[in-house]
Amino acid sequence: MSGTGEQGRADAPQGDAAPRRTRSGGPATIYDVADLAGVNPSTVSRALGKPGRVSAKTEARIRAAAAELDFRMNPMARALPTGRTNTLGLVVADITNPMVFGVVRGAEQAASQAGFTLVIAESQESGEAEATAIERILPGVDGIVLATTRLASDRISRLAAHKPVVLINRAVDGVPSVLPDVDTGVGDLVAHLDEHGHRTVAFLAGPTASWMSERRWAALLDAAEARGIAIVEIGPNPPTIDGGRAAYRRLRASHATAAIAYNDLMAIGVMQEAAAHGVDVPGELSVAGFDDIFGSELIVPALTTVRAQLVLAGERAVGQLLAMVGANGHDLPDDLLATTLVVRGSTGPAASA
Amino acid sequence: MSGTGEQGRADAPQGDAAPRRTRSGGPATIYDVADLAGVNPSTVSRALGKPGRVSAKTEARIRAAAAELDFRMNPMARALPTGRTNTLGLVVADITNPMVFGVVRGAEQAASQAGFTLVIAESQESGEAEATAIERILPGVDGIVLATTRLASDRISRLAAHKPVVLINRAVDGVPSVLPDVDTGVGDLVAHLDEHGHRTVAFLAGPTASWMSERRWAALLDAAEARGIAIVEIGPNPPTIDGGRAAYRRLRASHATAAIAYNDLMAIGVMQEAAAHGVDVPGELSVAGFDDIFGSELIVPALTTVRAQLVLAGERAVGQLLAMVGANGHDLPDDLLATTLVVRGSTGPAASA
DNA sequence: TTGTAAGCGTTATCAG
DNA sequence: CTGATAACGCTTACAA
Repeated sequence: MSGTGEQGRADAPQGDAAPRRTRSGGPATIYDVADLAGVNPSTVSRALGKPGRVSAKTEARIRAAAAELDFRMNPMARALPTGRTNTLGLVVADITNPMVFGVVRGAEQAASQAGFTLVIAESQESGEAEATAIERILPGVDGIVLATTRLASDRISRLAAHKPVVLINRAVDGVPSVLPDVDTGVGDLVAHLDEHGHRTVAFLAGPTASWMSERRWAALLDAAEARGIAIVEIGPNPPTIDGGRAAYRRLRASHATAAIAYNDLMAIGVMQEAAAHGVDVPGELSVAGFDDIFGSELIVPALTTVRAQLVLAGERAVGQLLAMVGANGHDLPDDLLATTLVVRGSTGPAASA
Repeated sequence: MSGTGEQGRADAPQGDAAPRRTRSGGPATIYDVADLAGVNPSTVSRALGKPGRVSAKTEARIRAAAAELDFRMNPMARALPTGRTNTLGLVVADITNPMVFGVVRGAEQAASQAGFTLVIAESQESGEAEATAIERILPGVDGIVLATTRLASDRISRLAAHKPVVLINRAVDGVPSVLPDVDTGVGDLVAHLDEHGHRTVAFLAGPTASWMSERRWAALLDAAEARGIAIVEIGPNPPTIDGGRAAYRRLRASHATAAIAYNDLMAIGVMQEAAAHGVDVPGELSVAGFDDIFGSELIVPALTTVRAQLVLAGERAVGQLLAMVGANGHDLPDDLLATTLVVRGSTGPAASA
């Protein structure tokens, strides 16, 4: 006999069809199946692993036995010899940020479709917490998707040297990533504002550690300069509704006629604060955001925003990862994800100064 | 030498401080640590497992060696002899439903705080897909939280006979669950409507398989009857914005002056459709929902709703689970989660018929 | 095609 | 307090 393994709560009646005659009372193993089928355990392993490695007759017998015993392979036991866990990790900064929903859904779908399990960890917008979370899930996964990382580039590189890593909305040398075509959306947005007579706009930046905030700002700067529009950066700010509200005063002080927030959450905060101050949007102030999250078209006026393909991003990221761990055959497009300007009610003609 | 284990991508320079002198080039094992510390592997296991099972001196030596080798315990290897994976599963119907965000966050926090990993699976509102998802993650977890299950009670019972299971928003005999105090919130809501002169209200039900929809309807029926208010149930409907929109026509046909939707998403759908038909809310129709999701106070008019404590629900559910797998000492309160009526702009005086 | 046996990294029993 | 050693359930050369 061995050590522990007291997982056999074989009290409750089995209910359906699971006659259970396993050695230890616990879940059936390939040994039990092998006994029942009259073959060697290794044959069971082969039959249930890759098809065709065993004769049709025996395979049928084995499958029947497995079904009768309600056998399911123990993933931990399988992971030990192979080193592959069939599990992927997804790390996000804030799981209640609607922006991540799409990513999570896309990732979960792609993963489960490939027979992989997805473990998710939240970093609460803190680099340290993120490092800890990664540390914790790392040994149990075959690869990791970092969706909104606040980690320094060198830490990411170091991580990527050990395990397959795919980044979303973040570029680090030598590490594969899924990125949106920021320039197009931003170009359209700035053109839209320009056409409506805005000559001075403000960008409400996100957190310092947000690569994407940098990137959006850079694109904005290019586009604004090209059109001779004055632009200022206000921030950094927390990428939340409250972050947007808190930045409102500085925004107004800048006398910008249009505000572009790092994300929709912040844009919503700005709009709420404007409403609280009796400032009409878009009459006295135009507001735009990024991502097009759930809620952006609910608010009044509905938010003009640069839509990102979040579900696709999640899908592609795990697709990449699966390819890196050698788990699929798909060809992965590596082009940037298209970005679209969605014009709604929160932007309009510049207030006459 | 053994079979596979080609996880050693020992090319990229180690970066920081990880002098790596492991046997196989791969991650360090307790054997490597034992070698370096000059002790037996079993001693390393003891030292790193529970404290105090080994002399202070050797423990220090072992910890130093472990640190130098950048050793982290392989959870798979550990799970094999113990049968415990230190992983919990969370199954949700629809991960993009804002209602689940809170649950996921609460669950993730409670889990990671206890050193557990959370794997999440989505069932896409389908009982079969849910069964498959559970099947897939089951062998790798110590217990499961079913957050918005569409499974039949007997399947849940059968599941619970094998692994610890905790339900959220669903009661099944013999299976622990985290439930809200529906009656209080519903009572307040109906009183609120009554005070505003509503004599006939409609309930827009959720999916057939939703226990919570049943439960809310039952509470509504009680409260309405007690006040002599006429009430009708319309449905079943998909628990989404579109589900709410689709139910709009039948709602109006009922001539109810107030609509109570199974959840906020549906309520939002109703409001959107009302707006599309030029029907004023709450002037011509009062609308209320359940949960108080993100977005409910963004929409105009803001939604009156019965708020649920979703984060707390997630926390309690994994708290329960941890207790069941013997992983903590907390005392778990098992009272119902308080529910609060949040009155906002979407409800008002009944339209004079 | 199938059986044999070694090994994956850790824990736990049993001596010493 | 610590060292051997046998599991845990599965995969995979290697033989037969």
